[in-house]
Amino acid sequence: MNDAETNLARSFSDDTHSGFEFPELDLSDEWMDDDLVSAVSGMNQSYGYQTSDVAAALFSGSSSSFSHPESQRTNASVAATATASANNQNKKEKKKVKERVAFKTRSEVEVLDDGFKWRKYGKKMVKNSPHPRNYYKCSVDSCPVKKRVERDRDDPSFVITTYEGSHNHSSMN
DNA sequence: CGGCTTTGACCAGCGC
DNA sequence: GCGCTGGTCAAAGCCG
Repeated sequence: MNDAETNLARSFSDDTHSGFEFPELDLSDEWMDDDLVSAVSGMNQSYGYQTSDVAAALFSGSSSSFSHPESQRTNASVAATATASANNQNKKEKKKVKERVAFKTRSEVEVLDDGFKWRKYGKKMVKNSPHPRNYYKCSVDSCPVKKRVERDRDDPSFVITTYEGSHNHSSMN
């Protein structure tokens, strides 16, 4: 386990789960079954998010190559995992798990500007967290990308963002 | 007036 | 089969 993974594991270890999982995101098996493409540690934080960098890197499928020079001086812990699961019916082929990317950012606000425009379509209280989870869709027509955003259960200063799918267009900046 | 958020309802999957 | 939980829909309201 590299530093990022260790960090991640520590961050997400939970009383109901042990190990490297995202208990609050219901990402357990399928998430881990697939290849853990990458765990990225380090990224700008505060409110000048450079999330677009991460997002772009991840969406382009080269998450493992994400290494921003700036990310050296970081205080945010960002972990990313991409699940490209087209066909892993080796196990039990759950649902259509597309491409999922989750990362945890230290931020006060949950709507990080990642270069895309999002339309909120739902909000839910989740069981293991006192904080609601918000659901967003990319507002670009015919773009299937969704994301959900929630705060870390025991460290509300962190925001967990999970992207699902990949954009069929470039960012709208 | 158009686009977005809000919010409750609805639905589907899963475990018991 | 039932209840719980997570995910989505859609009507209504808000805001620029």
